Amino acid sequence: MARKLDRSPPALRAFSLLEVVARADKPLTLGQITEAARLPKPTVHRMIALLVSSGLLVREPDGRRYALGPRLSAFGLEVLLNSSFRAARHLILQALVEQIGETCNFTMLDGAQVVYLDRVETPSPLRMNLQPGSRVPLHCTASGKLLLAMLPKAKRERLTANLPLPRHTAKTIVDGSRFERELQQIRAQRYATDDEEYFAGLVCVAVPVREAAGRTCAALAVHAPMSRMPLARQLEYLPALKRAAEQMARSFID
Amino acid sequence: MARKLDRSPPALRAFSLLEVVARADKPLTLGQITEAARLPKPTVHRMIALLVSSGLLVREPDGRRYALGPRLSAFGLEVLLNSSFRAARHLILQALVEQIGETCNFTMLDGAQVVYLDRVETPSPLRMNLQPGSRVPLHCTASGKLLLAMLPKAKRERLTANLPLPRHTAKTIVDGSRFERELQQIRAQRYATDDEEYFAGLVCVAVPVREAAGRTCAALAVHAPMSRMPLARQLEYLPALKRAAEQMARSFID
DNA sequence: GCGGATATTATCAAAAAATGGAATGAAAAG
DNA sequence: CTTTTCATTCCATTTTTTGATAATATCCGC
Repeated sequence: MARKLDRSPPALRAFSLLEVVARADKPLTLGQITEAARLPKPTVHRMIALLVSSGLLVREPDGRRYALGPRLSAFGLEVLLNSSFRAARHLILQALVEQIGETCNFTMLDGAQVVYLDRVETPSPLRMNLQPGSRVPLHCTASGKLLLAMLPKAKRERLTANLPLPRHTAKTIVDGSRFERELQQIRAQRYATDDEEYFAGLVCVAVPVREAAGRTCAALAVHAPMSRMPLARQLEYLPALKRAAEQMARSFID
Repeated sequence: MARKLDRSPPALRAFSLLEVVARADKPLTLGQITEAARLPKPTVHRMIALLVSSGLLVREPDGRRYALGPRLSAFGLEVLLNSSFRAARHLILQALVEQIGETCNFTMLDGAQVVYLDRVETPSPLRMNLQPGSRVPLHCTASGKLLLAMLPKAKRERLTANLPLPRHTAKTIVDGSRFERELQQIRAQRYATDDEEYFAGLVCVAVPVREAAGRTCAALAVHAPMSRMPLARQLEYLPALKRAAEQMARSFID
């Protein structure tokens, strides 16, 4: 087996290790990292120890695996919130808002919450005020339910197992099995709605943004006071939303 | 102005530079990065060039500013898509705190100390303030004694052999043989308590988190001011703690 | 407990990279 | 055209890193 050594400066090597761990969908053992990074064992061991000591990685409690650390999570979010990436996506959002006339949001899963990466607000003075970076619950928002529904089964179950379903409005889904059915339906129809489940009078539709591999990595959502645009009217914009979502997906690749 | 130089290995320095650029909401000039990173100018220049050549950063068209590169965008995405383990455990803690009403901690052994992996605090304003990542002694905490007690004999004896037992309160166990008996009892009863042994007025109960093979790899602990919840009342929650510990254990398997 | 994997620590001399003060260059500002 | 500011290059020195090898330790299933 041709063991081609990665010959790059340590700074880059270290980053490659982080990428290896980030790409994996479970925590990795040292051996696995060594193999993926094509570096000698002692070297990787030394580097991993360094990364752990600086909070970028953490050892799993099982003592043999390594996962992303809190410092990396914070970093990842900052990267995605960073304006240089926002630029392209912001334009897509703007065009969408222009067409629909209501506030549109670009969101991702962050832990067990939805985080707003970007948004463009309706010109109308009556509107929700949420800044990029703010978080909302999973169980009573269109984005949240959508992102949860589209997750691979293992991850999804890990999250739903202990997800509290606190009531926010009369229409919030607070029953576990009802929630499961809702997710199932969302998975089937490829979009999610929020029918006044978070704020009374506020309705919302979300569609998935799927990256190359087909994984849903983010969501695009429109929301509006139902007095101005009831759910039925919002659903008419599904094709427009989906088109914008595809453009978004492309913006991840470039 | 004391120009404190950042003296860390290059791998970490490089990452700090990325953090600096990610935190900024506009592209930064080399001078700005230099200042924020507290590093000499040529050093930063060289490193930035390296990061640019590897696609982590890009030069803005204006030629003087640097922004996040596409490789970082992809990385940030992976990081956020990866957070489900941490999130799932956090949810378990949250549910537990909701039930008990007092701060709960998820801890493991790190060398001869206990390290906090995660915690959810009581809503009550009177509470200990400890961040995830902080460390506490083994001999006077419920988690510490528990993790020690459940260790395989060989390892345990190696640790206890040279473990100092400094006094923290009147109730701290400072006698070696008394400590041995305590560990023995903990092993028998499968949980540990801290009855004001670390901080006067603070009591604590810990149960083991055991992975598939039955090995104890982490601990789940509740703590509270004894004025609000004396040990006896905390012990009533043992079943709840054990249930949560089992869920934690399940988060290791897949 | 036993044996085969895996992980950690140690060694160490060669090789590579980082270092940072100073000098130089380039570009914007006045 | 001069000044100022910032970016880039130079380079001799110092510091890390490197990675083959190997000894230990630890873990796993049996």
